[in-house]
Amino acid sequence: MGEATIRDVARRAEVSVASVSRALNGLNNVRGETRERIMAAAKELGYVPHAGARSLSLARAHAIGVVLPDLHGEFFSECVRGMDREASRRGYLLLLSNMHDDSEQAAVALRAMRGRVDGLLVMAPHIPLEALERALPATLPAVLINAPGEIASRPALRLDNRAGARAMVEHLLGGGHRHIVHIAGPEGNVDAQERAQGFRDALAELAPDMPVRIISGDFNEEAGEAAAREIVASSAPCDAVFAANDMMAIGCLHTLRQAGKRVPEDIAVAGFDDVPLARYLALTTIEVRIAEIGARAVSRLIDMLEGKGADTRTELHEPQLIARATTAARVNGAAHG
Amino acid sequence: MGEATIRDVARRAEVSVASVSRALNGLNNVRGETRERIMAAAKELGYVPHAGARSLSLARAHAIGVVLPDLHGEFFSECVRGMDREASRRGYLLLLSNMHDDSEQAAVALRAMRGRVDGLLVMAPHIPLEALERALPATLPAVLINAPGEIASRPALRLDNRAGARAMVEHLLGGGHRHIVHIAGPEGNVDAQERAQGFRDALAELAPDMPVRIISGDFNEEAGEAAAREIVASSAPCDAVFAANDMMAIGCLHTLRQAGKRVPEDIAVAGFDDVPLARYLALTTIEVRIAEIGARAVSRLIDMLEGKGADTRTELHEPQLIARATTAARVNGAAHG
DNA sequence: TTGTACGCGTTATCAT
DNA sequence: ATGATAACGCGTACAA
Repeated sequence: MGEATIRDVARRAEVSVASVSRALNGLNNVRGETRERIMAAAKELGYVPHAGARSLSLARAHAIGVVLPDLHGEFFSECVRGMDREASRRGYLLLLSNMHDDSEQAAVALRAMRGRVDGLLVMAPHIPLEALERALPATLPAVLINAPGEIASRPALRLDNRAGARAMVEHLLGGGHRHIVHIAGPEGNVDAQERAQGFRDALAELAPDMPVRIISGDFNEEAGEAAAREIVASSAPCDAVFAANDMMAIGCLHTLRQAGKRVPEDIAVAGFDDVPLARYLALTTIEVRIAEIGARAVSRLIDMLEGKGADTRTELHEPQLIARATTAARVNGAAHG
Repeated sequence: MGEATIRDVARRAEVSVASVSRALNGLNNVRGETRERIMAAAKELGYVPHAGARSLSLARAHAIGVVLPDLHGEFFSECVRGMDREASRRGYLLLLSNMHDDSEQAAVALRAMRGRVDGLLVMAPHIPLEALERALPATLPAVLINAPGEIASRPALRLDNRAGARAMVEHLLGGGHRHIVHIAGPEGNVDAQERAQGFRDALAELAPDMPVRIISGDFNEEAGEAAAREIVASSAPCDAVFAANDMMAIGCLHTLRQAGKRVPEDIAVAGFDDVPLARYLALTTIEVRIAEIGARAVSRLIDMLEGKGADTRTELHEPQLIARATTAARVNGAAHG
C-alpha cells in the first residue's frame, strides 16, 4: 500500500524498469514515444523516486549533515538560514543534529549521519580537538566551523575573534577610555578564549601601562549582570566594559544603569556578535555575519563533494566593528582614577 | 575504499553477516563468545551501520522532514530547537527544508523528502490549502502546523490567534484605550488573517461603538514605521496600536517616539509573538511558545509513526498575554476625541 | 545458535 | 533503443 515504485511505472508503461529510470533521468537514449508513455504512467501513478534507494545506488545522498552546538537563538537561525540558502540552491538538503555540550553525545550525533549524508558541517567551539577528530568518520568529507584548532586535511572556516577583539580595544582606547574590563565567555569555548586573548594582546600592545582585568562569564545575560555588580562594588577604576558577547553586554548594561551609572558617560559598554537586540539598545559591538559563514561552509563542502577543488585551507572571516551609542567618546580627560 | 560494511565485519569475525546484524542489534539468539568476537571486529574496523541501507531494509528512516516557511529569526530557531529536542530524545533526526513563498517550490520541497523520512512536519500559513493538500504525498504521515485550514485525516496544531487578539483587545480596552488601530500582517498569511479577524470580532463585541481601523502591513519592521507615520499624519483619533507581530510593533514604536509621541501616555503599542526584543523594549505582546508547539508536533508525529494512537484532531495552543510598559493604563478619562 | 538467500528501490552494465 | 540483472548495505525469513 506504499507509494508507487519504479516497477509500478514500468508495468503501467509496459517497459522495463531500466527504461523508466532512463526516461525519468533525462537520458537521451530512449525513443520519444516511449518516453512519453513513461512520463504519462509516472504522472498517473503520482510516482516520486525513493531518495533513499537512489542514494544507495548512486552512493550519493545529496544531503549534508549539520552538527551545531546549542546556540543562542538568533545566531542559530541565521546560521542555518545561510546554510539552507546555499544548500537548496545547489540541490542539497540539510540533515540537522544538535550537539550538546558532551563529547560523547557529539560522537553519537556524528555517527548517526553515516549513510545519510555526503558530507558534514561541524561547528564545535566547545569540543576538544582530539575528541572531535576521533568522532569524525575518517572517510566522510567535513568542513569545520570555529573548531578549537586545525585538523590536518580538514577544510575549516574561522571567525577572526582576535581581530574583532583588537578592533574593539582600539575603538575604546580611541574614545578616551582607559580602564577597560573584559567579561569573558565560557572557559572551554574557543571563541571565548580567542576573544579574551585578543583583548589581552591588544591591550598589551596599545596600552601596556594599563592593567588587564578580566571577569569570567558564560555567554549568558546573568553573567553580565553579575559582572556589572562586581564592577560597581569594586574600588578599581573602570570606564569601559567589553563583553565577549552581546547577551552579557546587555545584562551588564542594564545592571549598570540600575545602579545609577550613566552609559556611556560613566562607563562605556560593548559586546560581540551584533544580535538584533544590539541595534535597538544602541550597543556597540562586533558584527558576525554568521549566515554568510554558514553559506560559505556549505559552498566549500559541496565543492569538495563534487570535486571542484579540495581546498583544505582554513578560511578566516573578518568581523566588523559597529560603533553605537554605548561607547560614545569621552568628552573630557577626567578618565584617570 | 569506503567505510567498512557489515560484510567486512563478518569476514573479520569469521561469521555470517546475519550474525553480525543480530549481534549489533542486540538480539539474544547469538552465543556470548560469538557476540564478543563480532563486537571486537566491529570496533577494530570502526564499523558504523549505513543508515541509508538500513532504512531501505527496514522501511523506516528514523528521520522526519521539517518544512518551514521563511521565518523571522528567533521564531525559526526556537521552533527548530523545540522540534530537535523532542526528536533527538526519541531517536529521530531532522531533515530541514525551507519552503519559500511559492506553492510550486513547496511541492518540490515536499517531494524531495520521499524515501528519506518517515513523516513530515509542515508549517505553511501562507500556502493555499488545496495546493498544500495536493503537494502532500498521500501515504506519508504528516502533521500540519498553522495551516490555512484543516485537511481531513491530517493531524494539526494551531496557534489560537483569535484568542490572542481578543485578549489584547480586552487588555487595551481595560486600560482605558478607546481608539485602537490594528496593523495587519501579509494578506495571504493565515496567522495574519486570524489575528485581524480576532481583532475585528473582539472589538465588535466589546466596543461596538468604536470604528474598526486596520492598516495593512507585511510583518516587517518597515511596515510598522509606515503605519506610525500614517497614524501621526491622520486626523482620526488613535490612542492604541495593536500590531499583528512584534517586529511591526517595534517599528511603529520607534517612529511614534521620533514623531514626539509619548508611549504609552499618548499612544499605547502592543505586538504579537514575544520575541526577545519585546522584553527589552518593554513591549506588551502575546507570548507564542513556538518551541513547545514544535516539540509537540514532533511528539504527535512520532506517536503516529509508532502506532501509539493516530490522533487526528486539531490541537489548539493558547497564547498568553504579557503586559508590559508600552500599554500602561491611562490615568485620566481624556481618551475620547 | 548459525548461515543462505531474498527483498528494499534505484542506477548501471552488458547484452540484445 | 530496450531489457535482464547485478550491485548498493542492510535486516530477516527460512533452513540447517
